[in-house]
Amino acid sequence: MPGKGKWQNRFSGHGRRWTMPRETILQQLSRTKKHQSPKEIFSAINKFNPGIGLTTIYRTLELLDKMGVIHKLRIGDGQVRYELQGKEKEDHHHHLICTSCGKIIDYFDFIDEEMELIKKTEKALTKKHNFVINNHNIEFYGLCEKCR
Amino acid sequence: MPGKGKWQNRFSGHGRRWTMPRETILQQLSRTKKHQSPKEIFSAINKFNPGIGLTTIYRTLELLDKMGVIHKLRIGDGQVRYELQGKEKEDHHHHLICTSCGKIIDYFDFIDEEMELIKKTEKALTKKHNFVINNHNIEFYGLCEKCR
DNA sequence: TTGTTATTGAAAATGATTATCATTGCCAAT
DNA sequence: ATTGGCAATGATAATCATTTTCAATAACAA
Repeated sequence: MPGKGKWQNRFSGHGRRWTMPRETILQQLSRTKKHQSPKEIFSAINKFNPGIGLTTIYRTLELLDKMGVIHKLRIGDGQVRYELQGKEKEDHHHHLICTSCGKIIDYFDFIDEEMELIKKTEKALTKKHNFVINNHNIEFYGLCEKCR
Repeated sequence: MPGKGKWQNRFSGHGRRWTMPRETILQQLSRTKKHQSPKEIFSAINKFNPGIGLTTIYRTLELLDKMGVIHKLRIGDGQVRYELQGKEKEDHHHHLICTSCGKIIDYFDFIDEEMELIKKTEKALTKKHNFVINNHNIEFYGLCEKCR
């Protein structure tokens, strides 16, 4: 059964609760592939559900990030942004960011080769520095067509 | 002649001026390999040179970043941080960040292999999306020994 | 030496994120 | 089905990094 229950089970049995605001926020995150900021998510939700506060958005996003459901992006435009963390290998991607206008492009190229390098690096770093590595992030910065 | 004139020439002839605050800020950046925030730089300088304002620190760091002299880091601890941009290949590194305590480890491993992948990716992205790529960034997130 | 104008610093403004706290409502145990 | 404990919520205020403003200063070319 897809749809409603898709996320619900990840909230049960850990002292966490499945609530309407959380469902609404996850719905909004699913609605687009764009990288949404807390304020943007708030505005979108607020139009049809004015009961949900900005504070809750912040808290929920932080929680979802910790749970690994979403991914936090710090692109440096003054706001944190989030995107759903895909489960499939095909969802794995990184970002190409225009330092002038802030435009973000998701790219999916070279993921296989990347994974190889990443795995090797992770392994070495884990051993060398006694870290548990949970995530990685690759970004390219430059100027887009328009800002060139 | 190394030392004082090391940076000065990068400021002449572009409508830019070589000033005491700028020299002092560059000295402070050179003093350590750590990733310093504007406030930290301000505090350090303020002890022996109380004349330089925090605003100037911000402005100068932004300028130096644009000039490519320093590199801006957004590790997500609430402050932007900067490190000197090394010229040598041996200076090229990335970061391993503890999501709990904010500790940052510079790592220099697998740079050759990384460069190969990066170059290939850059080339493809440049062509595909019509970008001019100036920089890239790789980060690993995890938990350090103490925060595990 | 001087005029132009980039740079500076103090203070105020901005804007994102976080803390507080009284209230609400989820849900496991009954 | 009810209920008690406590996670979650939302409004507000507080915090804190960064930016803007603007008058004063100083670098540097002529």
